[in-house]
Amino acid sequence: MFIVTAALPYCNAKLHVGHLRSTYLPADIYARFLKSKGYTAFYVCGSDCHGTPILVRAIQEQKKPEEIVEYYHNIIKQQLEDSLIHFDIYSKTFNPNHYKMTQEFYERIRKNGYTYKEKVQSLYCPNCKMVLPDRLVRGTCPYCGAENQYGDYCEVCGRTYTPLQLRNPRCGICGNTDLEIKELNHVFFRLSELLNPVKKWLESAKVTEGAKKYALNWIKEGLRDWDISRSINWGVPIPGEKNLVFYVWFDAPIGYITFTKELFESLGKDWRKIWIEGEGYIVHFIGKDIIYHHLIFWPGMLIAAEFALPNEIRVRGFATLEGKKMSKSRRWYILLDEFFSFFDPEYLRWYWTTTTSESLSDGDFSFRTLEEKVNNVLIATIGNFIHRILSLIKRGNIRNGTLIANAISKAQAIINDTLQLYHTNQFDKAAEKIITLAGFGNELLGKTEPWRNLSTKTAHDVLFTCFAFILALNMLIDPILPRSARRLSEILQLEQKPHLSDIDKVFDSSYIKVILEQFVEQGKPFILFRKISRQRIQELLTLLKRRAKA
RNA sequence: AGCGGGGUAGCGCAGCCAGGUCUAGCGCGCCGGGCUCAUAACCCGGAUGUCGGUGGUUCAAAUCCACCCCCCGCUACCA
Repeated sequence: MFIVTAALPYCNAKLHVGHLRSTYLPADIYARFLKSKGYTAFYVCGSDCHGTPILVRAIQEQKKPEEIVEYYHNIIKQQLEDSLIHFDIYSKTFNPNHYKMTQEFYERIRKNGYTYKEKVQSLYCPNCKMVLPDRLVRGTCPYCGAENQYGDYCEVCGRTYTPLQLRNPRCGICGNTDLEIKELNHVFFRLSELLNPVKKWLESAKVTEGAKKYALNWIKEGLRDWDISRSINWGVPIPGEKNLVFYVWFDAPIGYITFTKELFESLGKDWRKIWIEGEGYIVHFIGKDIIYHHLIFWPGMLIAAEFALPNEIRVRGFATLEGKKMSKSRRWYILLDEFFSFFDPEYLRWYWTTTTSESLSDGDFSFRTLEEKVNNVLIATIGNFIHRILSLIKRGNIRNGTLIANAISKAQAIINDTLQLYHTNQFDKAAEKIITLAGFGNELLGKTEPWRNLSTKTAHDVLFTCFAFILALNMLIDPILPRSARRLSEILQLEQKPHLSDIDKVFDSSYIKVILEQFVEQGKPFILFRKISRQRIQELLTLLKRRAKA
């Protein structure tokens, strides 16, 4: 049984096109592939609702954090749905089930002796009545003297320090310079003691190549204990501690467990089988920004709590937009809903699938390439192949034929490769193979030219064989283009979308014949994909550039 | 500064870990021809590269080693 997760979206902003690339899309493709292959698989996700950024935003907008979370949770959920991301559950961490799960998880690691308390000095802003997290203190770097730096890290010289070392500290929210020092109890997680088991797991785990090196290198110098508490009034309360909540990075990944539990309870299944007894196969999809959390902290937490460890962690890089880094402050980005108001979500899915490999490298989103990938590859090769075959079949009233043996064996090889590539998370290469299959069909047509005389045996055999290719394509494109796959099966008059578990039937003549006859009787060729117009691209691009300049 | 990733035709990439099958492939674009069933789509053919630089190992290097240059990213309380 597979549990596929995608990193939890942080609930204080809308998602942009890049979010799909690194995380939600690959996980979706993988989950859809597994299900289509006949495996039991669940795609689990939800909003990450805690942490200081949400609290700060609430303060700035004079709202409650609950309101911010509610607002963005609904938006993000909708955005992902519109991206044709199909979760088996999309929940959120601001949720009694999650509070309970996090606290129970904590109890387990506490009982196992992996926590301790220690006093920590922090800056307090009397004006905001708030203990300030490091990132909410601004001041002068104690080393290089650069002004307006964070409380923990200088962007100019790259050195780290504590907020108490910072010169002329001021509150990052209200600017107050009259800060007090408070000594407070914090809860620490003995991560340092977990160095060896974490390392051992990491070395053997199935993790994206670069990410593993990255994490192993990072722990080479050992691990420090981890402060898992914060003195703010937004988050999961720590049992037995007054005025302390869990640091968001402690509670967020536990969301994977909470959400599995919520889903499983609705299905009458036991979540413990997966997360405690280790009978499932857990795959996390994440962006490269949270490698440490998922490859080090999270396994450490799981080991300390005696929970099951993930089996695979798949990491992908970020997206740039027309060659430039996306940035909120520079207003250079495209939100998912903005893209969808211009173009079909499947075009974005196709774009990222064909341009993204499983690696830490970033990828660019460019409209020129989008046009190319959609118009000249997806449509010209696959869409056009399907359309011309169906048109010829309809016109020639082709109802049967014989499969061309050597063409079939070649197609079978391509299909096997595609399945293998899906399985190993190489979706870009899987898409390439799918293109190859359609290309091979086109080649066959070019050589045999069945349109010259549709009543010949060759014409019948070629079209019969190509029709089998279309059935295969219908199954193969489904994980990437689920909506088009559905539409294609409707065109073919199939009662339901075919599954990859039935892929062998595709080359069974009697099976093909039934579907072919059905199609010739009742179906008609239909344009599956519409081309992207250059004018629409221009319009959206103009919009983005105008916003960036404003 | 340290660490990670990367530098291969106009653009995007594969190959490198297990050196020869690479007189370096693929997609898009480009040029020429064909076809007309098809969404001006499709088929066939072609051109374009000192594989970041220098040196080394080897019978043989895009692939291994050393040094250097350039780009991107990260560096535990920002998710």
